[in-house]
Amino acid sequence: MTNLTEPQQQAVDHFEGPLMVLAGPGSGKTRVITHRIAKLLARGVAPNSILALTFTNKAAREMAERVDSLLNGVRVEVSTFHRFCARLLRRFHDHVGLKNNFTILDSSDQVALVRAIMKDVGFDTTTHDPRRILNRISKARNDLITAEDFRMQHEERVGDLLDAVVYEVFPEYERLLLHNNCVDFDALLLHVVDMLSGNDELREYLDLQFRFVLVDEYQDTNLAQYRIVRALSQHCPNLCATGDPDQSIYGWRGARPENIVQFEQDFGGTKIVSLDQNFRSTASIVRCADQLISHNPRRHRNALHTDNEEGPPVRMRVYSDGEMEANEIAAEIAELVNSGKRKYSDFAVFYRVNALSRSVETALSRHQVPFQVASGFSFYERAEVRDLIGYLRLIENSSDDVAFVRIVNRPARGIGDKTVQRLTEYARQNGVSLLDAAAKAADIPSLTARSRKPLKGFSDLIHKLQKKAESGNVRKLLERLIDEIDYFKLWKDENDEVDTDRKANIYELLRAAELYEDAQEDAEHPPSLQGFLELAGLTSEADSVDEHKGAVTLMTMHAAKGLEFPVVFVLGVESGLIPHERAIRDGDPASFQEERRLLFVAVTRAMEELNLTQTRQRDFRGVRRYTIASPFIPEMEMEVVAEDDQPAPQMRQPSALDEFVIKAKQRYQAAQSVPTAPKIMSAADLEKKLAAMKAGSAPDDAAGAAGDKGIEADRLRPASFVVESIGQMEAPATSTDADSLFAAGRPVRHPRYGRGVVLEASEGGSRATVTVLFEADDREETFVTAHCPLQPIGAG
DNA sequence: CCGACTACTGTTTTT
DNA sequence: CAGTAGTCGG
Repeated sequence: MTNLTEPQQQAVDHFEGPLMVLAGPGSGKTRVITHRIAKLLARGVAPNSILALTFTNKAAREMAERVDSLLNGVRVEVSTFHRFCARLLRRFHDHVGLKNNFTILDSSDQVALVRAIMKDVGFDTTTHDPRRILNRISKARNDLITAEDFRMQHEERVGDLLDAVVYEVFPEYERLLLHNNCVDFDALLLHVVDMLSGNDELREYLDLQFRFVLVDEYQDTNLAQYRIVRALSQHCPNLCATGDPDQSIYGWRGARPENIVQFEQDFGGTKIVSLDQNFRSTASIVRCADQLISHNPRRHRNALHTDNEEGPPVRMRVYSDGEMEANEIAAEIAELVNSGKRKYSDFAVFYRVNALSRSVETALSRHQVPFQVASGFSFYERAEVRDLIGYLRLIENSSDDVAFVRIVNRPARGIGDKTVQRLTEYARQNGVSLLDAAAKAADIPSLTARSRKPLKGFSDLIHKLQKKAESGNVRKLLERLIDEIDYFKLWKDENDEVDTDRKANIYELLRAAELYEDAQEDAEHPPSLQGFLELAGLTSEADSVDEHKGAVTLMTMHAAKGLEFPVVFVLGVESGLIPHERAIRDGDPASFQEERRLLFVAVTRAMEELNLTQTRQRDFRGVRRYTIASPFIPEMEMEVVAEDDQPAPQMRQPSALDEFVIKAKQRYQAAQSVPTAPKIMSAADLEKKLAAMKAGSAPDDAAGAAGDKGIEADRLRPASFVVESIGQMEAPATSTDADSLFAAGRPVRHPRYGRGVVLEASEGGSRATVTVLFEADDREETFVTAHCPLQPIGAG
């Protein structure tokens, strides 16, 4: 395609004033953006007054490259939101109370910090998962709810048990971040929002500097990002947003697709261009995708269409289990490549959850097929890498107590928990950082005699390395560091796979430092420790995916957005996976629809061939369970093939499911309006309540369990309602419950599967698992074994 | 204070 | 199943 279509051309030609490009999948969006930038430049707009914002580094890089190839040598600022904010904060740090050398916390540091605060305030970190606390905090912050806002809101009505913890932890978390001269991902954005809203002079300065702002994947912006973009487009409202509400898949992390509507309201006279012609996929794939997404209620989008050829039909294949599924896929890829029909890089395998990648990896290795995994676990998150990064962070930012705690005893140098505790106490009383406190170890009476020397030694080491760091040569600094702490010695076993692996990672880190320095050579900023840390903190594994690497690509459906491959496999199209169990359980139709969009995104990555797969049984957390086909399957026109010798399964009719969603919605809304008590529980009350619940039933199943147990339901917001679930039953949790309520042979009822009989009930710790035989309504001759929330019926 | 062992719990998705 | 928080003996 060399010529632009009419609507594409319109978007490119639009000059000043707000522009919204609604771009369906494969409609040439990136091309429009890059051409538009080129056109702006041709019109005499200075390159440095253009700012393009993306969500991922990969998208940023790609866009920059394409602009560069269109007009070689021209540098336009293309950056991710987070990186852009980091850079602004370096320049204007004093507006928000940071120092210029602030460091970026990674996600496990965030958890560590929350955990530390919880312990400090007196919450038990085993009854409340710090990650969930952090999640809530993050959610609130995404909506620009400050710690004070949160507290005020919760003076007025009771949240659930977690909120009571958040209530205490949230303010402290923010305070400590600032105190440590640290930011987390959210804070990066929030500080910029504060900065721009609190200082109109600065806002206007930046507004005028970035006269033309482009935002990609606009449907994924959260409130903070929206505010930033808007603040930069007041005086010069030349904002161009591209997005697709049908590809909004980040609601869970605060994305607001409604920002699209908001945009039109906030900016008068917005020009709207809609791109609906798909240039990527065959007609059968486009049709399939359109059928799927048309099941979502939509407001202002046209149907997708294409002039491409029909292509082979979309296929759904059914395998007996996950192993077979992975093996057959691997075998097919191997065969198509060996016969010369395809190359490895033509293929991509998508899945809903990272856990599913393993079976495919194993199978591909067995068939000697090269592959790359865009895993959720980033290189920079491996323990050994994070240790070294922790050192670097402390070297750069002496106040980074989180980093200090992480590395002070790694490798072990005789500084245990107790010592760190005493040190923290001292540091707090004297208002100094842990590193400063360590330097003064000799003068701290509470310390034991034998902990003083290693502490002093540690602080001396850091100071020494800080001097070394001034040169800006990160690789040399790293080498010196590794040498000083004799880091390789920790993993010296040549025969141990883990050890060699870790060593390799360390070498890779050294290599990354080298690459960074090379890349910085001709950039405007010289290489620095700060720059390297920023790179490490804001880079994810998905960024390293290279479509032309000559390998099959494995990734989650989320990570797949924005990419395209000739042949796509989508694994595990099963109820509970896609839609994910949690999306079903929370009963909110919005979550269910987001799952549908997610599948839509996955499906529209395929250019020529699309294969969906499903199994009859799948192993999950060590348990083999029967599956149920995804309710999305009957929504699409495709060929269903059973690859084992069983008959193809019958698909559930969507109408029945829709009814379920409607009912769920009603129940969900009913749950929202449950009256709540006026006061938040105190920490002491909370612990009491918890103890009571531990003895009676599990805390999170507030509605059903609490009601049954006579716990005042009005003090707890019912957390979950089950539409259908094939997950494990997580409540009631004591052996008494499991034994008496779910004794073998006991008749039970499930909201969807109807009557069944208990096969066995087992409990371990706070978990009870009940296995029930149901006569499933949609598979007449098969029995489905399900673990699910149940209501005992009849007498015991 | 350290390391080895046990018990328990559960990531859906990510900048 | 697998990763880890927590416990216990040295």
